[in-house]
Amino acid sequence: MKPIFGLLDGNNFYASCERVFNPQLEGKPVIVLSNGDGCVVARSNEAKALGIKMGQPVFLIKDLIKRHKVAMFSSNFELYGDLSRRMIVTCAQFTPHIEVYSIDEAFLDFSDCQSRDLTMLGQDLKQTIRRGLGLPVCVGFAHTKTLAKLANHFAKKTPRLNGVLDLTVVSDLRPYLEATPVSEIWGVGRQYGKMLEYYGIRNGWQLANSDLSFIRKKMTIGGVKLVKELNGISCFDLQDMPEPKQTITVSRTFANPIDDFEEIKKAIATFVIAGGEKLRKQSSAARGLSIYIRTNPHNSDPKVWCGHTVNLEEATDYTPTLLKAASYALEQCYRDGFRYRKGGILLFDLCEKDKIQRNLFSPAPNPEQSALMRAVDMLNKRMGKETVTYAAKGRSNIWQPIPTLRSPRYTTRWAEIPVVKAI
DNA sequence: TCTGGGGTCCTAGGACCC
DNA sequence: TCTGGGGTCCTAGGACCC
Repeated sequence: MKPIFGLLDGNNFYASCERVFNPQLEGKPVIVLSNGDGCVVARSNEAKALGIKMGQPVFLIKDLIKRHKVAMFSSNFELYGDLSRRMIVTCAQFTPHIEVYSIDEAFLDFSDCQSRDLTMLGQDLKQTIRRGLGLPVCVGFAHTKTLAKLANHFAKKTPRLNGVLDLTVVSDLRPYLEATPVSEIWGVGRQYGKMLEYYGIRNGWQLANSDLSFIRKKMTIGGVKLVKELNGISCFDLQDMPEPKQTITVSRTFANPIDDFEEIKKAIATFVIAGGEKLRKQSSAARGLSIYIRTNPHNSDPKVWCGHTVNLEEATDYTPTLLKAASYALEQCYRDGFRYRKGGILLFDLCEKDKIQRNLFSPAPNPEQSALMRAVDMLNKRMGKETVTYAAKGRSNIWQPIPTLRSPRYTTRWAEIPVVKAI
């Protein structure tokens, strides 16, 4: 019995989230910007039709935006994250086996539905999400994840399919594969795409029928699995239970270049605090911490990158210890006299919190530290972000961009809940 | 003037061990 | 003086994904 994978994908997810509470935007071009409003990270179909590209710097398309009255939003991750969570909850009505692949995508296991009409099932799922959340989605079904991706791709771009395509009932996949440029296959990026084209492999069908030893040599084992998946042999399983992350990073571009050590220190502290929260959320502890800062690589400023890594004696999830290490690291690598534009931290060498390898000479673990972290995390969860925080991050943060174009966080803040007015 | 953020996997090569 | 084979661990770098 072959497995059956469904891939559910939100259409233009961030842009669609903006429309949920702002229906006047239906049919109009909408774009969502990156942190700091620097570049475009999501586009409605109308915006795509205007030629606005993913990742395009906003300043390059200012005229276009003005001329076509493109609705423009700062990113509102609280809203998108919450709607994404609700989308997954809705999927759970259809199958308990869900792999949350990204904020707008999930793989669903329907192997138990061998004899069901999957097209109808997909339509039901799609309409349930549309009715319940106001979000448009597409669903693709196939016997492998890679083909489910492909099915979703066609479901999205072929109006006749009405958002759902079941490839498990298609006996000849050739037309679908042949119509797909090789670099649009999941797992083939720009570099591999160029290489394959050089060798005459231009579409999915040619890739599916290419020589495995050649693929092994050029694209390593991952490429071999990819080709098998295109031939209907499943190599990538559904990952129900997400593994804890092996590294945690937090980084940001600053609103303006900063040449002040104290301000940079506050920014780094803010990243460490956020990283510590992520760490504890997955019940991990970190043995390694790196920090870095860099200047703007896009302008004529001198290209400077400074970083430093600290290996802690013992893995920890205690934010004050991480803050101390980060502060030390920054002092080690900071170079005076440059305008830094971005900074970040990396937590690595993670282990499970309750399996920390202890040092013979280290003092006994302090239960008060764990209790303190638990209390802080709980307060911030229940009473709102930063109800309790650390002095190290400072009170004013000149590095933090102000999201002037952000829509209200309708579903996660009482003060921003939508108001219905009687006329 | 103005260009995002956060991850994963795989391999090659060097150091080191027996 | 010359000569072998097998293994592990670590890191850097390159590819990919959203």
